[in-house]
Amino acid sequence: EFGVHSAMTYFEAKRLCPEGIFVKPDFAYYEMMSRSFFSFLKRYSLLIEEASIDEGYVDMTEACMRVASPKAYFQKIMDDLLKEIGLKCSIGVAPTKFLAKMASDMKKPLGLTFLYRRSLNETLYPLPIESFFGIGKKTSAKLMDAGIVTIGDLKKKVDQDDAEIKTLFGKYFLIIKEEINGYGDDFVDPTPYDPKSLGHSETFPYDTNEEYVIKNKLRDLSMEVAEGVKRERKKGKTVVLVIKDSDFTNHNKSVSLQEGTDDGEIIFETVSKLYDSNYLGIMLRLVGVTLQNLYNPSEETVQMNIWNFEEYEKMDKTKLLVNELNRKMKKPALKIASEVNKKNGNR
DNA sequence: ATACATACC
DNA sequence: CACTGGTATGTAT
Repeated sequence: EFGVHSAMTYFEAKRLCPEGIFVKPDFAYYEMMSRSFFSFLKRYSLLIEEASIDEGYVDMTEACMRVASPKAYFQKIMDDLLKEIGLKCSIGVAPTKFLAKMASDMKKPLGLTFLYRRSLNETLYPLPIESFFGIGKKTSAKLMDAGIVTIGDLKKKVDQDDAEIKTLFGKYFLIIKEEINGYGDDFVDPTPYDPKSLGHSETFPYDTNEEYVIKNKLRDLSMEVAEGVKRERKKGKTVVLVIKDSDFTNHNKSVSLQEGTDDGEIIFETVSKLYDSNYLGIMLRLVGVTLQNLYNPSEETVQMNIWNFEEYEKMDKTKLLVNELNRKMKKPALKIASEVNKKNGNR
């Protein structure tokens, strides 16, 4: 009625509909509902991959073999989720995660879509290129310039190993070639979320170059980042100062520490120096602090010295061998099998 | 190691 | 001209 839609900022929506009721976001509530949602899914399969706060991939191979009508079964799951938890969802069923994601986006909300390899000509290939999961605004604009309008157009080019398309996609090319033909990644990875970076940023109410305003914000953000990594029981080696200037241009300055940290003071002092030496006096719209290269301190490889020699003698021989190899390779290339349990962790 | 671009929710 | 905040990953240097 007023032209307000999803993904619109508060300010735009307020301008279009000043009398609207505006509700503050409540991330803790979303996380609570997210946990309910994933617990609900566990009834149907234990093989679940949390793709985001409100999306997941579930391997339903077994469940489907048990039931007479998979369609009715999935419909009941959707109905039950609404009845019991009060959440509306859409379900896509397909032989790969990519096709399932594409299927789930075809009808929503409360849509149930099955996608079959044999019918991709009629279902997937007519869709506009920008609906391809993984191809965003920038890439679809480039593809449109090359005359590629639909997913089917892209399939044709990709199957011909078109040189232009190959360079555009880089190392994604082969993945896209598989996905677009209905093959590729069909393994649901249930390992828990394991962040590799963690940060916070905030837009100022007005652009500012006042040092005390900016430093105060950097201090607060640094403390929040420190809290976050401590909650994850991690440390991080690289501190990043994120800024957006008054032209909406983003800049990053980062520095890697000798030792990983989870200490707010150290993070603040580090971004503070980065700010002093790069942006002093410049009008800023946003500042942010991010900690990258997160790792579990317990898995830190130890450089042997005379002080830990005695402990070293007592340690498990296999662990020592792994640690030694990793130290020599300057990165944790190997792990004890029992410690390999976190998604995307160093393997 | 650093800087930046792109994509997603 | 322009949406924000958070994270992942690829490319270039």
